[in-house]
Amino acid sequence: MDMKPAVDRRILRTRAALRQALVELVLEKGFHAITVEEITERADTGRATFYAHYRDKEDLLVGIVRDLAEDRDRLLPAVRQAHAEGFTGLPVKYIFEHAEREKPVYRVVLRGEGDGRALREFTDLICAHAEAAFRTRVEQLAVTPRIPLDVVARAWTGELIGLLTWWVENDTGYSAAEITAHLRDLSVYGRVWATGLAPSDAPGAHDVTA
Amino acid sequence: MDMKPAVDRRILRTRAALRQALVELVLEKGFHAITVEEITERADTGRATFYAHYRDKEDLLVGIVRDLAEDRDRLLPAVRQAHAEGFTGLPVKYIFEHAEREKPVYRVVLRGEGDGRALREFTDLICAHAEAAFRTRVEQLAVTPRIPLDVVARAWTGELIGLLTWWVENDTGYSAAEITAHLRDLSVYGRVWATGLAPSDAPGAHDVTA
DNA sequence: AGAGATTCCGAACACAATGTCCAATAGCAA
DNA sequence: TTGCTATTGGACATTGTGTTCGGAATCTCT
Repeated sequence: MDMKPAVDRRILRTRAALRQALVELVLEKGFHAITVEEITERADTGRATFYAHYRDKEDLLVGIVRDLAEDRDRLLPAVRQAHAEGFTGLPVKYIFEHAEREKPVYRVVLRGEGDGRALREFTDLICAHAEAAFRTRVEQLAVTPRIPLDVVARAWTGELIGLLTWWVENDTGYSAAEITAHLRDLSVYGRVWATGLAPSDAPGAHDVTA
Repeated sequence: MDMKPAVDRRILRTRAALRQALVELVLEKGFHAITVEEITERADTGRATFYAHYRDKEDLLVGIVRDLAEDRDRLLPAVRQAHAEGFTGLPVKYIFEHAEREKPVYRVVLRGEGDGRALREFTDLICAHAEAAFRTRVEQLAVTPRIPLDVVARAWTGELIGLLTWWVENDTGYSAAEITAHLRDLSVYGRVWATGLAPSDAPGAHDVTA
C-alpha cells in the first residue's frame, strides 16, 4: 500500500546528510572555504560517495536550492486558494513564513553563496511575477502608470529581497505577518505616508492624493 | 612642484594592470573560475610579482573595491555643497552617475563576486546612512512614523540596490537622472501614486492623504 | 530469510592551482 | 652613474580535485 520506495533508501539518506552538512558548513565558514572532504566528514560518508551523487560543490548547492523551490511551489497553490491573492499576485506573507521555517537554506541563498546564481534566479523569478501582475492589473483598470512598470517591478523586488535578507539574518523582533504588512504599506503608500515626513527636500513635489 | 611620485612608478603600473585584468576576467568568466596565472598573464607580469603585491585573489579584489569607495567619497563633498541634499541625505543621483562611469567595477561589486563581502559592506553603508537621515528628520519634525525606521531604511536600500544592479547590468534605456527621479517618486509616494492602481486587493486599506 | 542487485567505502592516482623562496635581471630615483 | 627596489622565471612543497577500482555492506524483492 506504499509506493514510496521508488529509490534506494541509502541514496536518500546520504544525499540528505550531504545537503545538511553543506548548509551547516556554509553558514559556519562560507562556501568557498569548504572542501569536499569536510562535507563528507560532517556527513559521515566516504569522499568517493560524494562524487557518485554530485559533480562538485556547486552541483550539490543547486540541488539543495532546487528542492527548496519545489517545496515552496508545491505548497503554493493551496495557499493561493485559501487566502486572497497578495497585492502583487504573489503571496508575500507565505514567502516569509517559508523562509522562517527554512531559515538556514534561505540564508545560504540570499547571501549569494556559491557563484550567486541561486540568488539571481530567485530575484529574477520574483521580478518577472511582479511585473506581470502589475501589467495585467494596469490593463484591467485601463490606467496609464506614471512610472514604467519594469522600474516599479525592479524596485519592489529590491524591497522584498532586501527586507527578507535582513529579516532572516538578524533577529529583528518582527513576525512574518508584521514584516509583510509593513512591506505592503510602505511599498503601496510610500515613505511620506509611512514616516509622516513631508517631501520638502524632494525637488518638484507631487500631489500625493492624485 | 609635483609631489606625486611618492612611490615607485613600477608599482603603480603593475597594480593598475593587475586590477584591470581582474575586473575584465571576472566579467568574462566569474571570479571563481579565474586563476592567478590568468590574471598575471593578462596583465603581462610574472606570477611571482602578483604575490609581491597581494596575498591572493580576494586581496586584490578588496583593493579594487576600496579604491572605488575612496574615489566615490573623494568627490562626494563637492557634490553635496553644489546641489541640495538628496531626499535621504545621500546624493542618489551621484551614485548612479558614478556607477555609469565605473560600470565594470560596479558590476563586479553588485554581482557579489568574490565572497560577497564587498556587496554586503556597500549595502550596510547605504542602509546606515539612510536610517540615520530618516531618524534625524523624523526627530526634527517631531512626527511618529507609522512604520519602524529600520524597516523603512532596509526597504529603501533594497530599492536602490535592486534598481542600481538592474541598471548597470542591462541597457535599460533610462538615463541616470531618469532612474533617480523614478526611484525618488516611487519610494516617496508609493505604488498607488506611481501606477494609478487602487490598492483594492490590499486588505485593510489606509488613508493615503493622511 | 535468502538471492541478487546496488550502493558505499577507502585507497591510490594524475592533475591543477596555490603560495613561497631565491638568485639574476631590469628599471627607477636622485 | 650609482645605489636601491621591483620584477622575473624557475623550482618546490602543499593542498584540493575528480576519477577509478575491488571488496564489503546494505537494500529490494520474492
